[in-house]
Amino acid sequence: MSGVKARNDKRKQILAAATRVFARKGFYHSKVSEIAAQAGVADGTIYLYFKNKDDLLVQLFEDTMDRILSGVRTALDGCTEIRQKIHLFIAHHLQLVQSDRDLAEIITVELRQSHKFMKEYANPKFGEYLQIFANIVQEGQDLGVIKAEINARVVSRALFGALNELFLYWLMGRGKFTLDEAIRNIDEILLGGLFVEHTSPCHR
Amino acid sequence: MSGVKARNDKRKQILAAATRVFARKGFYHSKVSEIAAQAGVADGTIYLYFKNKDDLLVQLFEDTMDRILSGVRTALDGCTEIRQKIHLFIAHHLQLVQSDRDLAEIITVELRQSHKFMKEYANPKFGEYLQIFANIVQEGQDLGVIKAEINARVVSRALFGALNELFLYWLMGRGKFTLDEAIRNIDEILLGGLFVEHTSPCHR
Amino acid sequence: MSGVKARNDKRKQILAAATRVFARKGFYHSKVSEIAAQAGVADGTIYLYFKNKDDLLVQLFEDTMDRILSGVRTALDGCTEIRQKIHLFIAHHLQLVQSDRDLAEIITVELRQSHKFMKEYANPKFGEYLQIFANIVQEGQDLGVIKAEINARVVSRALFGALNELFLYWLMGRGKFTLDEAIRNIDEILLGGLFVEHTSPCHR
Amino acid sequence: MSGVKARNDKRKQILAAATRVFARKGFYHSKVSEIAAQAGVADGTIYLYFKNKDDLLVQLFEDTMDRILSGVRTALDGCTEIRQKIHLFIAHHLQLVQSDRDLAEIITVELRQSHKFMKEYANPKFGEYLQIFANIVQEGQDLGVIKAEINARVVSRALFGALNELFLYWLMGRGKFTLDEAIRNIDEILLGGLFVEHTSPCHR
DNA sequence: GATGAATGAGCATTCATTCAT
DNA sequence: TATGAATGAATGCTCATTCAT
Repeated sequence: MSGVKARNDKRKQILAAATRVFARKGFYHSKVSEIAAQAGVADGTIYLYFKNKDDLLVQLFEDTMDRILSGVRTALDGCTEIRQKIHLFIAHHLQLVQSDRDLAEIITVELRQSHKFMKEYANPKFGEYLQIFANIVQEGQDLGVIKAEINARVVSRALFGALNELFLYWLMGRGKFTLDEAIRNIDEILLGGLFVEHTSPCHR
Repeated sequence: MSGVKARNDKRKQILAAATRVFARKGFYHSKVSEIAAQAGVADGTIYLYFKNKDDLLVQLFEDTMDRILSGVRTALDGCTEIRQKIHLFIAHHLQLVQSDRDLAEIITVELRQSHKFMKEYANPKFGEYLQIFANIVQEGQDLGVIKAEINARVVSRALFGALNELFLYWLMGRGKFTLDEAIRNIDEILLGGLFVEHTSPCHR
Repeated sequence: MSGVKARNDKRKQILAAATRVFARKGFYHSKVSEIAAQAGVADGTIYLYFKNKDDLLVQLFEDTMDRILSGVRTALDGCTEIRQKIHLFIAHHLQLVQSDRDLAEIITVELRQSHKFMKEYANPKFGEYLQIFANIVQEGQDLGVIKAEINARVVSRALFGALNELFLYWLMGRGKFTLDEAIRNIDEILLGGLFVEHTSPCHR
Repeated sequence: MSGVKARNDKRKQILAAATRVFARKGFYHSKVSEIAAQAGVADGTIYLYFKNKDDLLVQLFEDTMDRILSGVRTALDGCTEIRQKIHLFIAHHLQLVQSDRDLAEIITVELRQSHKFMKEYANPKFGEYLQIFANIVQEGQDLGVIKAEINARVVSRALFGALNELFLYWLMGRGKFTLDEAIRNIDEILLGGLFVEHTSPCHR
């Protein structure tokens, strides 16, 4: 048992080191030897736990998605109101990236680097994550609360892109706004659109 | 005159080749010699027009932004209605990326790769592009058409992220939707939010 | 222990290969890959022991100077007579360059190539070597054996230049003389000048 | 006629530029394009006057040697006394290198760089230069003024090496002596050796 | 399992030289 | 003659990966 635990510890150590290094230097400018040094292991040791440098990024991503998935499920647990669910999903996402910047930067920026990931890597866990939001939307549509003409998958993608970009902007310190303000804005738009008045039947 | 023209032609040739190669292989997996071969010039010739490989990406981006900026300005020219302006901006963006996939992929994916670009490269033209949308929102707020509590910069960033992500999704062929459908969805949400009913005074 | 020894062995192997290659082709025409091949190691291995190609030359020089310094000190050890010391210094120098032509050629010719060496590299060990001769001259002056109007540093530089040039001439096979003959000539001149008669008081 | 003159002017311009650049950067770090720029001509123009970069150094050297040879011959012209001739030769050499440092640096340092020069280039004019000194020594021997056991060629080589090294030392600013002091020291030694007393017959 | 010395494929960049104008 | 844009061969160095210990 302790062997398995020790193995897991070392794997975590390496992933933690990789997170730090990838976030600071970017995937292509990170050296395996630097990750090894940061993790306090020999270069060769990394290859006992990971197939190669790419695998380090894949596993980093999958581990993270696991945590994110269980986190968002817990957050949504017990919530029944659709509007509330949507708010929680958004808030959870931004709190998440805020709580671990290194990790967030990798998910947001570095992951797009390797063609392995964007073109060859199917990325089922990311799909699962988006599906959670899509399911909320679908549920809302089934309940008649959300407009039927909305495509749930399109909206979840769009939402993810919006949140991601906002985080990136905030991360670079160029966006002069808080993530709380970002949440409020996104909530507001999803709730009632951009405009003050709308051509709803009640107006006539 | 022909010297200047020839010079410009060769520069364009190289940028076109770089676009193709970067889009297919990704920046870090693209070899300068392959770009040179594609452009029909010698390796060394590239360095007569560009400082280095990175510069190729920067100039590619700047050239493209110039075209995008003038394109969107032309598209918006003569349009006065705020809702219409917003629609045009969105439609223009998606038509643009649709019309040149290689270019779009670079702008969307590859540009985020180099730390040079994301961390050190200030990227004023991209800011200008977003500012166009932010200005429309601001104008709408001044006219009282758009909600005052919306932060124009946050919304323009979020919109860009949403459009970008949708394009990426569509590009990978995994999104089973057309870009037209994407436009409709985004329009719809911005116009009236996600929900069928809203807590507008008229309903009670 | 064996690790340290192995490390030292490999370093020596590489330096020996570098000596051979530099001597035959000259520093600027020597390829790192050729040195690696001669040393029976991979190209990259060289960079585990040396910072870069220049460093190879610097360390080659410093290692050699260490050996030369201890050699000449040993040779002079126990010798008290000034004339004898001077003779030993000269003889030692020429025997040295004669015993390892490759090394001698590098010290003599190649070292002057890189501006790093001539302009930026302070070269303290070479100074130490010359100082040994300067000290002998100084000692002779203190004892009243050597002319007081002689500048010890000027003479040691001049002597070094003379010996060096003679070696070079001999090396190229154009000088039709032996190094022994060279020693005799230099000795003779230092001892009593070029001329048969001198304006010494005893002549009148 | 003017064509020939113009041609000669441009050739001189280029050689002057090469002198400056070679002296400052060293032969291998000098770029043909920089020499062209300094000379105010196009890169290609250099190849109308010189076979290649090496040829630039060869011709630079040969032109210089021509001037040096006629200079030293003029200096010695009319002088009959052997001791005086030797003094003049030495003084002329050091005045020469002092008067044009760039040129002197090339002759002294850069010329040794290219294996072309040291190993393949016979360098007859340099031999001629040394021969002038050797002839003086020979003449002295024939007159019975200079020791018969001296090898004239060895001595002239040695003298050249000594003067060269002194100049180099002085050039680098590390030798805290004037070239005049250097001349006095060399003169003194050649005249009467290093030592105060010698085992000349008169002493017993 | 762990190490880290050794490997060697891979590649951006330089620059002497050419040649069409 | 003169130009200078174009060439493309040449090479130092990096770093992911391996494997003997």
